Amino acid sequence: MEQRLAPNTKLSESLLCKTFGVGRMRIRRALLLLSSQGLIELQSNRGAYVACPSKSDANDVFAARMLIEPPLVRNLAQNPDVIDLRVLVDHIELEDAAREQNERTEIIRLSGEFHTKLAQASGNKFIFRMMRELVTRTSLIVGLFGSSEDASCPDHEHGDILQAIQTKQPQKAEKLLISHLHHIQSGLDMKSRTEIPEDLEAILLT
Amino acid sequence: MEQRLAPNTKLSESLLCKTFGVGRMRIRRALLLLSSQGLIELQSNRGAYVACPSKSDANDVFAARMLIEPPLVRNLAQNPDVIDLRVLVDHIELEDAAREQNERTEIIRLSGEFHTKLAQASGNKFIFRMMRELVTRTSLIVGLFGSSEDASCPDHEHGDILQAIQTKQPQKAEKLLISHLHHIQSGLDMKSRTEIPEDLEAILLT
DNA sequence: TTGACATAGATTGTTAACAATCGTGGAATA
DNA sequence: TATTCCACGATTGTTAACAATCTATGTCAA
Repeated sequence: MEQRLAPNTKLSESLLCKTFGVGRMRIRRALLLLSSQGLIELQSNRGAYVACPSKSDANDVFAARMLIEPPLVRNLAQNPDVIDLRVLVDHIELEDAAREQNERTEIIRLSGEFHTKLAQASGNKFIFRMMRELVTRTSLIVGLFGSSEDASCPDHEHGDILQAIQTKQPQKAEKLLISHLHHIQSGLDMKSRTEIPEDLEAILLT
Repeated sequence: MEQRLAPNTKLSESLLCKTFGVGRMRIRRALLLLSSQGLIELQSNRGAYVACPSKSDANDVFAARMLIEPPLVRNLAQNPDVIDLRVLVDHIELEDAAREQNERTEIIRLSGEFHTKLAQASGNKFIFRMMRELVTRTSLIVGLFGSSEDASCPDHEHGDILQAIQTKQPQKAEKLLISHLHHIQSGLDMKSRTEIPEDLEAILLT
């Protein structure tokens, strides 16, 4: 979620056991769950590797988000009274604070979390779950194909969307979100630069 | 998926081991995955139970489907050339055949599978996965709240939707699908009749 | 020098025994 | 008779040893 682990990084059981001070069973459970969410890939007798989405995967993820998020945001803006906007307002503040202090991983995490919280605000458990999966996948994709600059830092766009929701402007909110997603997607260059996995243990312990 | 296991049925590890002739590890892996999909619930130190969706869950599932499926079908109908309609056509035939021979579990399974295949036809891996989860959940819900009659047997509605797609009528297809979902949902009476779990082992082996 | 092969080490997959927890039934008491 | 407590059995959770598989290194031959 924070793009600290590069795709194709091997996650060996023994290392994870040592790092987290946990038995192998726990690790294997966790790996199985992560693989069921598509964040890692379990290769038989070879181990677990951080998922490396293809270009086709990337397109599919954005297509799926384009299908779900616009009507979702529209619905939110249609009756913003019943939902808890406070969480979202607070979140925007957190994002701003992280941006000011230039905390890269924090910015990335919060940037994705905004969309998750948007889905959570709908009050629909399943939409929330779906969104969470799509957002984490998006994070992987941006880490892989993203232009290293501010691709994941859409500045004030999140705030604008929230404002449109608060002021009951469904169409504007939907439009803003669509262009926001397009922004993110067009920021990708689709040249799968296979970055070399790094030290690891230190990364995990951060 | 075939509604052969009633909600709240306990799935004990030892029984599953004996029934399928498999070690406990495999069973536990399977149970963990099923729980991650929300089909069963893992209670700590108590075991696995077939999920028992609440009314709120039921509403959420249908709301999520209402959000996703209409635009999905619309997209399919907009350019039905690029997709493989043959699979869907064959499927309708299977449904008809099962209905003729009155094979209850088969009808239920195929009835859900139609929607899954609709999502598969989109070619989008993630939409397919989301749809599959929603459909299986719907199956549980219909089994719980469904009027025991033909709630899950919408007769020719699937065929109509497919035809609208084939003849490039996006709006009609979308409209048909919406009313189809409403049909299913309105067929529920929302009185959580907690049916008593049955013999089990025999059911599993079928 | 390169290629194939074999062996050794490391890693994952599986099994079985052990520990911990929970539900049930019975006994004792009010 | 009803209720509480204790103990037993059953079931789940965990651990550790074992088996199977893969990767890598080194040797031998062409």
